[in-house]
Amino acid sequence: MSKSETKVLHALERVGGFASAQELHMVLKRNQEAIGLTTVYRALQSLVADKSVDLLRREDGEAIYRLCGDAHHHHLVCKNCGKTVEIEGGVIEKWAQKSGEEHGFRDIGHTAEIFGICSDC
Amino acid sequence: MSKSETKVLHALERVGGFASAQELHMVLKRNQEAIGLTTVYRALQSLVADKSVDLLRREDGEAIYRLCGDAHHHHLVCKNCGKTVEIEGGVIEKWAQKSGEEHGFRDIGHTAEIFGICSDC
DNA sequence: TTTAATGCAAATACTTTGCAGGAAA
DNA sequence: TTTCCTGCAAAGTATTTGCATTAAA
Repeated sequence: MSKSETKVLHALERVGGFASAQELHMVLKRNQEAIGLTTVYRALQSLVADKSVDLLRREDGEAIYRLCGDAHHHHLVCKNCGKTVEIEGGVIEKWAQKSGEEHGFRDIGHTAEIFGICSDC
Repeated sequence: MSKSETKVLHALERVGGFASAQELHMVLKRNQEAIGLTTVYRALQSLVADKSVDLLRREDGEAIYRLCGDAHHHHLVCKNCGKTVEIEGGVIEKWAQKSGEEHGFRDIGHTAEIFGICSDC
């Protein structure tokens, strides 16, 4: 893990929730940990590839990131405030596997996300 | 409803699913229905405001639109050749609705996609 | 020395806005 | 006329890439 990836992870811990690349860059700048915006983007790309962070989208399409455990799960996201709940998705795993097999696919993966307006909004 | 909004709605019907503003613009161009890209964007903005079309996001953040109330389906996509099969997703609808309600969400929607390697690859 | 990491500036892609000409009321 | 609609070109924003420099191994 490169030095910049560590810095970005640390920044993500500090904000403790969602943050865009631009926001993380600002956080790092404010804390003497100045690194280039390009490097923040590249660090985030690796971290997503490593499945160390989750990549989601804000309503306006901007990418937002956050720390993520290894367990595969799905998200229920509030379209308004971004509040996120991790969801158990056993049904989905089975559905994806079964649908893929029925059509002769192998090496089957899937994505699924639920969105709506949470009770506070 | 303006003339361009009608054209865009018509194009959405023709593609029968999701389409980005850029794709809709191309579809319209190919069919002599040439209208400017700006106008497509503006028509889509009104249609979303009117709740005539849904606005979602692709994984890369590009905005995609679909007719509201369109019976929607999911896709099974081959990672290698791009072959796509439309999948019945009744299970998912229920799962999404139920999971959302359990956490007090309303106005619930979802996205789901399956990918893998098809039998020809 | 050889490789990988960094960051600036430029490029890219999607989307919005300014503005002027044209259509409709 | 007055207002709305259209679309080109320019601006805006998030993200990626080219490339030369620097740090690390």
